[in-house]
Amino acid sequence: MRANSPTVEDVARAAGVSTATVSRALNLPDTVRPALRAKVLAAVERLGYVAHAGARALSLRRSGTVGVIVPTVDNAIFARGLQAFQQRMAQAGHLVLLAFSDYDPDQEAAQAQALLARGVDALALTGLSQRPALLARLAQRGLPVVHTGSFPAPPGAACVGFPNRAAVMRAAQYLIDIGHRRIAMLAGVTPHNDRAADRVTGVRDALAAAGLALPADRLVEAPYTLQAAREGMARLLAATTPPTAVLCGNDVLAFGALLECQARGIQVPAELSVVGFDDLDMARQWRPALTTVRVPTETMWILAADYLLGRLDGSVDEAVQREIDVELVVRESTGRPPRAAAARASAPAAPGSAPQRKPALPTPST
Amino acid sequence: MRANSPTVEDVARAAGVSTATVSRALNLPDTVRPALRAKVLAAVERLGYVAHAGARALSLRRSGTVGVIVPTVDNAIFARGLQAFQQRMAQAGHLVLLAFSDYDPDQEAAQAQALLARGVDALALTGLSQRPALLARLAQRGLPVVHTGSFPAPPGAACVGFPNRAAVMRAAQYLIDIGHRRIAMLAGVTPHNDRAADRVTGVRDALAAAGLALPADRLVEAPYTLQAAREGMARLLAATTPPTAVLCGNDVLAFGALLECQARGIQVPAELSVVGFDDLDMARQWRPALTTVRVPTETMWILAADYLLGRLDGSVDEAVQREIDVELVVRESTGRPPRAAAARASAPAAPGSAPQRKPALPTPST
DNA sequence: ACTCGATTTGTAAGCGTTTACAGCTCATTC
DNA sequence: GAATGAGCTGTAAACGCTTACAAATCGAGT
Repeated sequence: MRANSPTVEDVARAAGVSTATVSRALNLPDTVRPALRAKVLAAVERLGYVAHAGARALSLRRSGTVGVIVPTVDNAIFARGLQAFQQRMAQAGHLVLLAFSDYDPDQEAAQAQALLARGVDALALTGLSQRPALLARLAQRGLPVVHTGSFPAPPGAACVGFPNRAAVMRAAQYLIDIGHRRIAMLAGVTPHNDRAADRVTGVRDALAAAGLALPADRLVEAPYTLQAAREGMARLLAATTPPTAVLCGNDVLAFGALLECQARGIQVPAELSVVGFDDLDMARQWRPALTTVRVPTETMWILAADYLLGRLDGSVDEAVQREIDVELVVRESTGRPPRAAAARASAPAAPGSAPQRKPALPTPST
Repeated sequence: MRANSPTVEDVARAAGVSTATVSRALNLPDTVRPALRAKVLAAVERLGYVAHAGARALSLRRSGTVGVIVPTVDNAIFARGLQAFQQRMAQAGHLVLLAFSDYDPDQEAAQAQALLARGVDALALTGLSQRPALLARLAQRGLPVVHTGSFPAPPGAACVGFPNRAAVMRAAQYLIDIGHRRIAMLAGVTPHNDRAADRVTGVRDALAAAGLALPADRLVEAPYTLQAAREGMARLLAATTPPTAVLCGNDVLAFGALLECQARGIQVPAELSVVGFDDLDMARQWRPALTTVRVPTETMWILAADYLLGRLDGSVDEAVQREIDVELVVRESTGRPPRAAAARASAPAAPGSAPQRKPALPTPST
């Protein structure tokens, strides 16, 4: 492989100095006189010397490498986050070892183990659904770890994220406010996914607070693919009393829902409202533009990177839980329920507490 | 960091054996008697021992790590490829160090340098537009390298890809065959991107072969974003004699083009045909479903991984250039040019060599 | 010119693994 | 029962880098 890579010794010989001086010229340039430093750097350049990372890690007791595990990068939300994270880390001189969990805690644990063995200095994880055994091992090792996309995290854990339940409740409340009563949810797969589960809880709780229910035939879980989303949407539409609005676990599911509507000739939002979650690029461009919850993914991952960097350079010395703001972005895919549906909507269980006023429709934003 | 991680010495002491035996029990289990092996493994388990990767890399002279540089992961085509690559490597016991070039050869060289310094055993790159200095350094170090997405590569280089020019020529020829004469290209940014450049060449050559030209106002370059694509498309449509068909540098550009058409009320394919490149998931789901060139990305990256693994385990000992098949997938976004346009289409320069027959429209596939 | 202190440089000891080599054990054979 | 050799195990030497400590050098003050 690195068959004949020059070593620090080769450089020292070539520059006529000791290995210590070479190392210092490279790592603490100020501590070596300019004349010598120049000779060393010239030799380095001439030989194409690059310090052996393994030896360096061995000596320094850190690898200059951080690990990140995301479920997949097929979903643009993780792709963007991962990219932002990598760039922040690269900028700070750290390389990123990448692994995927595929939404499976066992695979996640296995990958994390591999990253650990490879000596990552820190680790970024997605969500909170890790195997306890994994978290225990990480804690035991004292490895800086951050969880992204969820907030809050259990005591002692660090996270950068937002409360998924509350975020989706806001979206649900908006649908309720504009008059929807038959609201369905096209959710992600909830087992082993705290975020997907919290979003379902959010819908359920918001509906319950308005005296509404989320019966079994108004809740479908689907993997995050367009095809699965369309099939899930088809199931929701097949209910005896179909919903007038569908909250989706993320934008991919929402796009699938919109495609299914398009295929069936269902007008959105005239006949049916659709809400997404994430605010991917495509959400703004789609026609009808998607009403969704905007998540500042790049910011989130950059903050996660900053936290880890802080732990690494000692400027941060305890777990921090950071909440980032998400907001509902109302666009064109939502509107008042159709007349007929509104007419035969069952009255809320607690009429007094759920006023029937129909607020003015918010104007679509960009 | 790894404050109190147990070392091989700790394990040896705990198991009452030498460090050599511990190492052997872990790496060459067959060479140590079952009784001892069990004691060692028990100690390993009890202490939670994990070999220090740096020390291992130092001793073994390889890191168990491979690098990959893609332009971005924002484009689903790279996201999928990267994921397939990582999974294949993980399966083979190698971890993946990730870096992005952002379509910039300087950044690519810098990132590659960082990966090199981190001691990757092999490197996967995108395309052929690397800085010569970088390629020289890689060659000098004897690092196994593979280029993906392009074919062929210069002599001595390894690649897994396809001829972009020929692939796009097939698509252009299809448009010509069904009667289009005013064909435009919405290209990617060609400087520093051999694939984007080859695709432009492909269109130009196919048109030239049919006696058609690609005037300046029928060629627009745009970054791979929906927004930029829409703006580029707007420019193409603003030409004095607008095109009847637009070939796009990739599917993202094609989606942008379709969105712009939708915004302007232009019927696709009745008034305008649009062709993409890559065949993302969304291409099949979109309405009208996108005619595009299917690239088996996962396969491509897995083959690239396999090549590198072959170099690493010695089963392959020279650069291999591998061509993968791409095919035109005709769906709903293309059709015959509108009557009016066909009528006033300028006759081909070489009428004899470019027969005017209009072949039957291929039926849309999945 | 000489001393002293500050700065720069060199020597050598780790850092945690793997593995060549030597030494040991133990079953087998004469 | 001793010799033989196969199979295990242990000792110690790398692997390439950083850095504590010691040594050398330099500049300035007397």
